[in-house]
Parts: sequence; structure tokens; C-alpha cells
Amino acid sequence: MEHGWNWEQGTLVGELIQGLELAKQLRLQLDTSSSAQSTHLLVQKILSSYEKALQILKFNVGASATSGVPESPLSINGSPRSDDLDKDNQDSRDVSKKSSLMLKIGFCRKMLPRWTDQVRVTSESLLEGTHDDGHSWRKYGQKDILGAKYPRSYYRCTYRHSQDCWATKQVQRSDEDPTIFEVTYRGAHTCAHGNQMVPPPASPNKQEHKSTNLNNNNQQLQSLLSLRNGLRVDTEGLDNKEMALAPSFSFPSTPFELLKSENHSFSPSGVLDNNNILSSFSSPFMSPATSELNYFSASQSQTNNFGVILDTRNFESDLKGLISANTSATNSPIMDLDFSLDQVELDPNFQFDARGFSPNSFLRSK
DNA sequence: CCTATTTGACCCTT
DNA sequence: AAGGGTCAAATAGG
Repeated sequence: MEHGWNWEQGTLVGELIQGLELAKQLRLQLDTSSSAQSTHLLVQKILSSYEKALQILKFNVGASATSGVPESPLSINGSPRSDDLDKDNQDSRDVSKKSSLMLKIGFCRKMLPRWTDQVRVTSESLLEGTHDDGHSWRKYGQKDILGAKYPRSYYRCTYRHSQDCWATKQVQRSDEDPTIFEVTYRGAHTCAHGNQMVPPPASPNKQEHKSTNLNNNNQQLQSLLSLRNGLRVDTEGLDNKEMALAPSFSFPSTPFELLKSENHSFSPSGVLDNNNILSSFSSPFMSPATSELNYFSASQSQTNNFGVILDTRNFESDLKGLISANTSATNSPIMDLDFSLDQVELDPNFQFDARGFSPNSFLRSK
């Protein structure tokens, strides 16, 4: 199972694209002789973008493991679904085991890219009822959030176990504007959805028709063009947290939310694929199922810089988490951690061998 | 019967 | 300790 892209490559591409876009803005500003201050700001952003990209490149140079066949940390290993098998072995939960298990999973989750979309539900989409992002999600929780009017819903990829796909998302209805849903994606899909890599599960279910295979370079390019032309996306909070709440882009969503009013079970778009960032862009844009949608309708009035929706705010801290978890970084598919950190904590109990790593293996050991 | 959702409990992080 | 995220038993729906 090979994937053309992994996380850092995606981030790299994002940074480069962002730099490109910012440079264009700068050119525009120079043409229109804007204020020196805003020009300076743009230059700053461009520099930062390219610095990040270079950093990522630097990590990769040392990472021999990633140069060949980049593999997601959540690699698809074709393991059969197994969550049900283990239940019988463990009626009473071994708490300490579970704790360490969750700790480990937590580390893994920290590595996952995170980004936030804002989804506006329009009356049109209410009628159409067509919105989905080409991925099927399964709700696994709902929580009342302090200070928020509406509960937050938690979804994971339907194929978590069958395809080792660890993408999750959270959906939070906006307090101010109930037609807006903040969707925070975490981790990218490694499942066949949106990619054609993996054949459907043995017993194809009703979701299988959702996406067609759009995964080729041409379409990836087109996706990027679409992005360039129509998309407004925040590079989320390089500095301030408020930016996370700034509208990045909006597009119609499914009506289910409003109809059900309480439970968020729709599937907005904007999925970023861990292993193939471009294909993931193509998915929301080009899925026939969602073709009616003019995504990124730029209905928000903010002037946002184009960028990739990875949450760079968490980049550093996540990296640190990763480092403390990973004592043998050389083989990490995520990143080669050959730079110095202030502190590197070692977890003696956690040998993280990314090569053979599969989240399911943790589950199986429950 | 199988799969998805609901929901209270549990655990982790802050 | 509080709040947030996830689990998993119970339940619903096809």
C-alpha cells in the first residue's frame, strides 16, 4: 500500500503553496503601492512559510525511512477487523493497561494533523441534502461543552478498524451563528474513501457509492487551481488563538443538522489526506456527489491568506509530544527528529517502532 | 442480524 | 478538580 504523501509532505506542500500565494499578494500590493506596514507583514509571512517548509525538508533529508516509500504512521496493513475479537478476552478491563494504551494512542493522535473548517448550512443545502465529504463517519460521542450552547459531536472514520483509518472530526455548532458549524478534523483518511487504493470491504455497505476515484495528478493540479482561485483558508493561528475562530471558508452543508437540531451527523468537506494531500483536496472539490456545492464561496468577508488547513498552532507542541514518545526517531515516518530540544522525555515503557506500528495492534492488545 | 447512534462512565489533560 | 475526548453497553433502525 503505497501513498504518495504523508503528513510532513503535506505540510511542506502547504507551506510552499502558502508562500506562493503570499508572494502573489505581495506583488499585488506592490503594484497598488499599499502601505509599507502591510507589505512588511506579507514579507514576514512569506519568510515564515518558507522557513517552515525548509525545516520540514531538513527533517526529511535525514529521514531515510521516509524518502523511499513514505508510510503513514497509521499505516494500512490490511489487518482484519479485530475489535470484536478482543472483547471476549477481556471482560473486566485492565485499567492500567488501558491507561497506558490510551496514552500511547494519545501520542499517536498528537501526531495527527489538525485543522478546522467552518461550514455554513444554507437553505439550499437544506433542500438538497447532498453534502458529504466523500468519507463516511461514525459518531462515537457527544459532549456538552462549557460555555457553548450546542453540544460537540465526535466522529471517527467508519473504517477505523477495517482499514486502520484514524481520521476523526469534531463538529461544533457555532453559538453566534447557528448556521455555521465548526468542524475540526484530526488525522487524515488513510482509508479507501477518496483514494482508490483500498478495495471496498468484503461486505460493501451503503456508503461505498459515495466517492469516485479522482486520484490522479491532473485532478490534483486542478484541485490546487481550484484552491488558488476560489478558496479562502486560514493558516490557522500562527500567533494568536483568535485566528482559529476566524472563518476560513464556508460552503453549504447537509440539512440533517438543522432537521435533527441536536445531533450533528453530517459530513462536511475539506478532508485532508495524510498520505495524499492533493487527492484529499480533490475529494471535496470534485466529488460528483457534491458538485452542486460551490465550496469556499468566500462568503466570509475576512481577507484571509491562502494556506493549507493544517493547524500549525499545534505543530510545535505536537512535535514535542511526538519526541517524548518516540525514542527511536530515526525510523519515524512522521519526521526525522534530529534537531535539539530543550528536553526529551523518555518513556521506558513505550517502544515506538513506527515501521510496524498499527493503532489496531494497540487495540488488539487490550 | 448487523450496523449506527445514544449516552453515561471513564480517563486524560490542563 | 474541571473540562474535554473516548469507550462501550444499550438502544434504535434497516
